[in-house]
Formats: sequence, C-alpha cells, structure tokens
Amino acid sequence: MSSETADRERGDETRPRPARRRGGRPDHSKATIARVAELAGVSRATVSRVMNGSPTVAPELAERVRTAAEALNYEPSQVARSLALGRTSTVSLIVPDLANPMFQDVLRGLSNAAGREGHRLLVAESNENPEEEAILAIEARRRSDGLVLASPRMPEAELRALSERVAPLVLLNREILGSTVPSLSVDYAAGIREIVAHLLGLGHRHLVYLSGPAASAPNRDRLAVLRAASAGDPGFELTELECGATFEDGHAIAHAVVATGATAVVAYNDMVAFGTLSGLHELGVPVPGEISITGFDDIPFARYTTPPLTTASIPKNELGSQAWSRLWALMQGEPGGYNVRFQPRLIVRESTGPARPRRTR
Amino acid sequence: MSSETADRERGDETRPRPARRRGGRPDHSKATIARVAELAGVSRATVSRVMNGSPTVAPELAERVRTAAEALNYEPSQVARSLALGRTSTVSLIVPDLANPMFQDVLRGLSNAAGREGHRLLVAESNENPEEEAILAIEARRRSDGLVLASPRMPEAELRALSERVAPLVLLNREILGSTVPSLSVDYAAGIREIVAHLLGLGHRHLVYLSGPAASAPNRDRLAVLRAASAGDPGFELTELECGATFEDGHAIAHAVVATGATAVVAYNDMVAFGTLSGLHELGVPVPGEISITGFDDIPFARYTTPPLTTASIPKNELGSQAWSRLWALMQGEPGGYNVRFQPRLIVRESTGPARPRRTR
DNA sequence: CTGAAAGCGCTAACAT
DNA sequence: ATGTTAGCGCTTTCAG
Repeated sequence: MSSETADRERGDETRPRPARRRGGRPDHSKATIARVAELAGVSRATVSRVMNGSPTVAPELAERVRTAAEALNYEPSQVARSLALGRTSTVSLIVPDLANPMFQDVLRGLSNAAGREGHRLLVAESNENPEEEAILAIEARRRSDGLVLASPRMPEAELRALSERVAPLVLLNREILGSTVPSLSVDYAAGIREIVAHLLGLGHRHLVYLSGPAASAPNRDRLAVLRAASAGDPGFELTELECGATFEDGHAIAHAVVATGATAVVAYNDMVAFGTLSGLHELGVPVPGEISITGFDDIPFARYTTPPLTTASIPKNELGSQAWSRLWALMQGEPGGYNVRFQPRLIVRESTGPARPRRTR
Repeated sequence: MSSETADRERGDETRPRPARRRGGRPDHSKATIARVAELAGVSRATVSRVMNGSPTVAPELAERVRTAAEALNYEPSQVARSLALGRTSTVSLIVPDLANPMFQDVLRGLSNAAGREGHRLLVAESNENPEEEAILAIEARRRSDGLVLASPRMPEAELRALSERVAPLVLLNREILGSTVPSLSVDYAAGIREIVAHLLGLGHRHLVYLSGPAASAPNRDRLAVLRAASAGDPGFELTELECGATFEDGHAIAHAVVATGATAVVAYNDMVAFGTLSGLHELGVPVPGEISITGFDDIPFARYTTPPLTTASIPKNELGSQAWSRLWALMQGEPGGYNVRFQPRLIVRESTGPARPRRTR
C-alpha cells in the first residue's frame, strides 16, 4: 500500500532518503521519468517530449518510450510538472455553505467548464464563517492558478486586501468598487422588486420578509429593496423576521409568520420557503388561500412542491461556467471583461394568490 | 493583474525564462524562499525552519525572517513543498453526479473531515459516464495523496485493475471481492427489504419499482431484493419501470405508474419519489389514498413534501467522514479496517397508507 | 532529432 | 543554532 519510502536504485548513494528498504518485494515505487528513460535507453528529455506529444521525436524512439512507460506503469508526477511549468492546471472555489443548492450548482458549472479546459477543481467550504474565508482562500490559491470566491461574507476592506493577494480572482455575488476584479452577480434587488410588484398586484398589503444570513450581501440587497418599497408606500406594511437559509429555519418560523397577521411571505430563498410552506401546512393554514409565499432561486424542487412555488429563477449553472471563462481569461493575462448582473426571472406558480383578509387564529 | 512573467533579478543570466520584463513597475512576482532569505540575511534553510515553526531557531533570527516574509508578501509555494515532501496534502473525490444530494453530502462530509486534518479536496464529476471514471481517477490521483470513488459505475474487472493504480483508495457503495481496498456502503438490500415489508404489511400486493441508473450497483441491489421477494411470494406482484434518478424522471413516469394498476410505488430514491408524487398530484391521484409511495435516502426535503415521504434514511455525511478516516489511515500505512455496511433506517411518514383497491381510470 | 544540464521552490541530512 | 548541499521529478533551452 504505502510505497512512499521505497528505494530507487541509483548510483549516487549520498541521497538523504529517510528510510530505505533493503530487499524483498518487487519495487512498486512510483516510476519516474528517469527510470523510463533508462529502460527505453533514451534521455529524460526525450521521454518528456513523448509524454507531451511533441512531434519532433523519431517514431521508433517514441514507440520504445511508450512501451517502457507502459511496462513501468509510469504516471508523470503532476506536482513536478507543475513546479517546472509554473502552473498547476487547478483552480479553487470557496463557498460559504456546500449544503446550499445554489452553491452546488455553481460548483457543478465551474467544475465542468474548467474540466473541459483540462483543469481541476479544488473546493473548500467556509461554513458561513467570515474569518475562515481569507485563510481558505490563501491556502487554496497556493495550490492552484486561480480562485473563485462565491458570495464571500467578509467585510469589504478585507475582501479588497485579499483580492490582491489571491489574483487571479473572480467574485460571485460581490463586487469591489473601483477594482478590476471581475464580478458576476445576481441582481437580487431586481428580483425582489418583481416579487413585490407581483404580490402587491395581487392585493397584498402586509408582507413578512424571512431574512437570510445577516452577513450575506444578497440578504442585504433584498432587505434594502423591501424597506425602500415599504417606506415609499404607506399602504405597504413590512415585517422583518430573522430566519436563516435552511428548511429547518423556514419550518421553525411558520408559527411566527402566522402571528404577524401578514398575508404574504417573501422568503430569503426556496429552501426557507419550503420549510415555511410545510410549517403552514402543519398548522392548517392554506397556501395560497390564506397566506401567499414566494421563494428565490428556483431550485429544482420548487416545481414539485404542493403547491408549486412562485419564485425568482436565477442562472445558477451559468454563474459557475461564466466564472470559469473570466478566470481563464485572467489566467492568460487577458482582461476579465465587464461585470455582469444576471436578472432573475419571476416564475409565477401556485403558492401565490389574491390577498384575502386573514381570519384571526 | 497578471504578474506571471515578471522578472527576478538574479546574478545568473542563463535562465531559460520565456519572457523577461525590462524595467518599470516594482517587481510583484511571487516572492521565493531565496528572496526572503536574502532580505533577512539568513540561509534558505532557516527561512524554511521558521515557516514550518521549527523551535530550533534563535528568536531574533526568526523575527527577522518573519519581517522579511511579511515585507515581501511571501507565500510558500505548495507545489515546491509537495515535491520536496513527497505529499500534496490533498485528496480527491470522484462522483458520478454532482447534482445528486447524496453525493453532495458525501462531498461535504469528506471535505470537512479532511479539512480538519489540514487536507484539501479535489472534486471531479464523471457525469454518469463509466469510461470517464478511470481517466478522472488517475488524473486526480496524480495531484493528490489519495482517492475516494463514490459509487463508481465501471465494471468490476476495470475497477479492480484501477484500484491498484490509484491506491490509497476508498470505495463508496462498491466492493472489490478479495481485495483490501476499504469499502463503505449502504446496505440498500436491507433498506428495500424493510420498505417491502412495510408495504406488504399495509396490504399492498402489487408494487412498481422505478429503477435508477442501470449501471449503478445500488440499483442492482434494490432490484435483486425486489425480484427475490416477488418470486418467493405468489401474492406479491412486481412491475419494473425504467426511470432514472431525477425529479424529471420521476415526474415523467407518473402516468405509466398509474397505468400499471399497482397500489404502491418503490422509487429508486427520494428525488424520483418527489417527481412521481408531484406527477400523481397533477393527475389527481391521491397519495397515499390511492397509491402509496416510498423513496430512499431521506434527503432533507423528504420531511417537507406533501405528504411527507416514507423513505429509508442513510448516513450520508458519515459516509464522507468515515471515508476520510479510512483514507487517512491508508495514507499513513495503516490498514484500512473492516468494511462496513450502514443499515438504512425506515422512516415512516405519510406517503404510505393501507392498500385500497384501485378504481379504474 | 536527441541529449546535457540548468532550473522550478522547497526540505532535510549533514557538517559546522 | 545555522548554513551547505543534494535532492524531489519534470521541462526546456542550447549544442550537437
């Protein structure tokens, strides 16, 4: 199994290898380019050329090298290669929460896009801990050629400082003003505006907002829009409830939602909306009969709940794949391009309906 | 932004650097240990010792080194380090489908467990393509110290051959008979047995099985149990329907399910079950009034569907974290331990109920 | 077309 | 306690 410390017969006996195996089992240690070269009777340079498909090698030699490599089960060391080439062909992604479907899609999109270009993906999760982010980012960046930071929760100043240490960098759902770090984001404000308009249009006058992680920029965006809308319209009452980002959070808050007397709830995201939906169901409150409810993200489940969820759809996969394009560009020394804000699309399904006066419970 | 090709003033002018900058901007090229050593007026060995917290360095020197490192914004190259140390402190995970919540949890569990031990995670997705798996595995293994293969779809012989090339290796939901490769799996057969017993106990006599990816071992396990149970009990009729593993698959098959006349459906997993649930709902078929339905996995959503889903719960996160323990052991040259099969736990919720004669539609 | 040799940036004997 | 030096395994000039 662990053949790490196995021997390599070399003329030079002064090598400082820690532990040397004496005799015994056949040497299963990793074949190196030197051993292949030796077996094929060529120089290491030639082996290298063959392995990298250089066309300037005599077919006969190439064949011999290939056979030798095969025989030794030769596997070029990516680490040595990276050191020599100065690049790792790996990029990193840092997300606050791997359990969030949104980030899962980003992960997928990024992984696939990078893979098509022969790059691998390193992932790390900060667990919604802003302190961790910078450490993880720096650590990850040391092993890779570029970094994607998804919805970092750290404060602006810190992010700005970090951005210089870890370039090439692409930001998701976060911008650094006056910087050239490419940023891809979802225009949450626009999405919320559509949701509010939809709800107001249905006659709702009292909304509850179930807020997400306080440190999250998307949450602040949503809140700002909601408050502005409410402030500018005397007939629009807004209640804010600290909630979270998970089913459990949404489920646990159902009772409090009912207590507000509101006729519609704007949930931080689809997961929270589901939780609340389920909670209301258990409390016997009909949706949308008595309370309407909206989510955000349009995760796959949203179509399949009962009732199906009205929500704002966002291009989750595209965030990942576009992040790759930007990063790839930066990695070649090209500019990262203009920032973009994806505009969510309102998907009206059956969890929202006309406002009806709430009966007291 | 891209300071890749920046210069390093060195005495030695014979270096084969591709592009050299002449004069101008301050040198933002990555600081190396040599530069830090120079600035601090010590040897590279000392810098190395300081960076790695060796206690045998004079405090005064250590301080000087630290200051120099700070000043140069020195970031030790993990690549060079890996090459010198012979390890990367990285492990890889290959999954068939990143969209599957089951694998997402494995990913999380593994990532967190490995992170606690100072290791990073490389992820790759084979997109349910068995050919890809081996390639990805080998590629990934070259950049990391160990590998976790989650539910590989490749044939036994290939897997066996691969297992030797990529050790240390831990397998999830797959075993190689007579090999020492540690394997962690879910006892799907046992889970299905419980589900069948539950359904039979409710009086159901005709079940439909919505099958998952044909190449998947878990799917074969489920099928084997179902067929055996049906074969051994004349009063138990089984219908098999090719389905898939996603919502969409489950949703699309609802009509076919109704057409079978069965009173209960055993879905490949929770996602399929949801899809079907939703499809039946649209067709106006009451669940569990007319048709009962079971899932598998107990993903977080399962509690929150209407009706909540009867399913078999499996320790998804634990698969990931235990995979780490095994891999970590192997990486230290210790044995990988006994294989384990996690026994699913039947969670009875409201999507299953007593069998009632189906009315014809 | 092939080989020799100098690196890539870091670590760890070994010697001082 | 610190420095010297020989690697880790690969790539890439440069000569031939």
